[in-house]
Amino acid sequence: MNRIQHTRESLIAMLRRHDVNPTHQRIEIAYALFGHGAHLSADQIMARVNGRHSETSKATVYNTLNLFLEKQLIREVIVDPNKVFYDPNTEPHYHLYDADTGELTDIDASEVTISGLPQLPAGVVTEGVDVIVRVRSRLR
Amino acid sequence: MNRIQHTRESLIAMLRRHDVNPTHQRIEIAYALFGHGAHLSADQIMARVNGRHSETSKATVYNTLNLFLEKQLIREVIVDPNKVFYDPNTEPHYHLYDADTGELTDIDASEVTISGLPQLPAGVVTEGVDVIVRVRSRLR
DNA sequence: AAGAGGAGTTAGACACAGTCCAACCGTTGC
DNA sequence: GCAACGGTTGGACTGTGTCTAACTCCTCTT
Repeated sequence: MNRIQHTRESLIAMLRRHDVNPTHQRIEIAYALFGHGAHLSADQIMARVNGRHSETSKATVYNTLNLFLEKQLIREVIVDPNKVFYDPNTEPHYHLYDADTGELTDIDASEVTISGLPQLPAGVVTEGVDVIVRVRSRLR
Repeated sequence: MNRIQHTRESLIAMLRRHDVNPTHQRIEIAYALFGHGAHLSADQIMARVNGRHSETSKATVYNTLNLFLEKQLIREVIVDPNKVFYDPNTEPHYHLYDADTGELTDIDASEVTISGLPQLPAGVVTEGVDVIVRVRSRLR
C-alpha cells in the first residue's frame, strides 16, 4: 500500500485543487482523514480533531465532510447500519468489513474482476460499484 | 424472476421450518415481506402491516425483523445511510440501487462472477459478499 | 375453573447520528 | 471604519432504532 506523506502545505494544495477554500477547520479535518489512511466515521473524526481542546463543532464536521464528498476528495462507505465511514482513497477499490471488530480494510481493485453485470436501462448512469466482503473474526 | 405465491398456510409452515413461533403479528410481517417480492424498510413494513387500523407496534416490528434475520428468513441490505432494507430473497444475489428514486432491484448472482478476491487471514469467516451497483436516473 | 408461568407484545421513554437555523466571526474590499 | 460574504457555531430538532417494565395471551397443572 502506498502511504503518502501529507504535509500541511500539500493538504492545502489538495484542497485548492478541488476547489475548496482551505480554512483552519477544513485543514484539520483533512489532516484527520488523510494523515492516517484509515476509514473513519464522523464521530471518530470529531474526536481526532478535538483531541486536546474542543475546537470544531459537530455542524462543521458534517458540513465539511459533505463538502469533501461533493468535491470528490473522499468517498462514503456504507457498511454499518448506524454509521457512515469516510474513505480518503478515491481510487477504485473494494472493502473488507469485519462486523465483530468494526474494522474496514481496503481490497485493491486491480486484483478483482467482476463480469456479467447486466445492461442498465436507458437514461441511467452508473455512479460506482461497491463490493463489500463481510467477515466475522469472533466465534459464535 | 420466479415469484412464489404465498398463502397464509405456506407462510406459517415457513416460519415453523425456521424455528419461529408463528404468532399473529409475525405472520402479518412475513406477509408484508414475502407477499410482494420487494425490498422494504422497517417503516414501510410498519405502514403495510398497520394499513387500516394500527395493530402492531414499532417494537414488535423491529423485534420480528431482527428475529427473522437471526433465523435466516431474510437478509439485511445496507445501501442508504438512513435506512436498512430487508430482503426476502436469501439466495445469493446482488443489488442495483438508484439513489434518486430510492429503488432497490435484484441482480441475479448466477450471471455475475467475481474473481481475484484476496486470501482471508486465519480465523476469519466470510459471512457474504455484497455487491451494490449504484446508479442515478435523474440528470444533475 | 383457577392460577402459575412463559413467550410475545406494547407504549413510551430513550439513545444517537445527522440536519437545520439563526446568530456570530473573520477576512476582504471600499 | 464598515459593509458584505463565506464559514463556523451552539443548540434545537428529526428520524431510526433500542430498551424497559407492564401487560396480554396461551398452555399446562391441579
